[in-house]
Amino acid sequence: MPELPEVETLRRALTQELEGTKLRALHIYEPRLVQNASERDLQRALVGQRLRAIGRRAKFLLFDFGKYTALLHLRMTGWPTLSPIKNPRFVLEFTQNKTLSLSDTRRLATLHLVPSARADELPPLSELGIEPFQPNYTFENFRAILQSKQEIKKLLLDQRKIAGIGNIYACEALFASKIHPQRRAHSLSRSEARRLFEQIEKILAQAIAEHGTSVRTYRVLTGEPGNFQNFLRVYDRAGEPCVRCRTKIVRIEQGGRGTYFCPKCQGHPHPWPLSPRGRGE
DNA sequence: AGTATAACCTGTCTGC
DNA sequence: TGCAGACAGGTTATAC
Repeated sequence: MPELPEVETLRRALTQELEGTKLRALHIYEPRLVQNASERDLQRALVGQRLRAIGRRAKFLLFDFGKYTALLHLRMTGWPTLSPIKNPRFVLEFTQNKTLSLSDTRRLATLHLVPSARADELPPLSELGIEPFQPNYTFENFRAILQSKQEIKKLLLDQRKIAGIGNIYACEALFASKIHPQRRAHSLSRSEARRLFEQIEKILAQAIAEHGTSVRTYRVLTGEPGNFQNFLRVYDRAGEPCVRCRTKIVRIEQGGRGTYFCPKCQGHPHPWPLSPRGRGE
């Protein structure tokens, strides 16, 4: 469920509540959760350690316990909460009477244990591409990624190329940039690429300011919904009139994911009608 | 390299 | 009410 803004919202709330406490106990109830260690490995590495900081890399939450860091990916339905819940996938007991539980209906969430000093060099973080708001998110790097035959929407979802964007914000950024989701990435003009590059950060920043998007199951740590669903212009709006031109928003499928867009404002999948003599721009 | 499909899971909503 | 089918904010393995 969560993309970069939702994970960042959770990170800030978790930091407020947990930073500086010590881990007293750790229980894993979902065997598939932990990808590269056993429950005992985790306990030996983390129990008794102080939670130094809670960071974020793309859609991963990073629980830094000093020597080791636990990487939590929420996938579709993962949701950390400080309240008691039924069927938690893990329970972390901290000092100051704080308990962190993971709710995850679809059981797709993952947890990795890595040495903190080398976290960025090891999978899964080493696989991630450039990331909005990081120093490597430059227009030059962004344009290099666009040198691909991939449809632009699919490329935006490829975490190895650009990390942190998911289905909602990919649709919204393309709408804001007036780019058709089926355009081949390399066919974007320099000015189109520039618009998209800027709209991605602008929309993600707005979404963070609004505490993320609650369409279905995502909730802020407290259980409150976010607010950005009130600002969505195409996502989940198939059949509704476009806010710019009143044309009906269309839903198509790309790579097994729903894509929402305005067939008028966002132009044609091929920027120029195929003429006998090649491409424009 | 790109594409397409299925797989991992379970819940919710829609339409008949 | 029941039931089938579509769909869901994500990623990955596999086969062409």
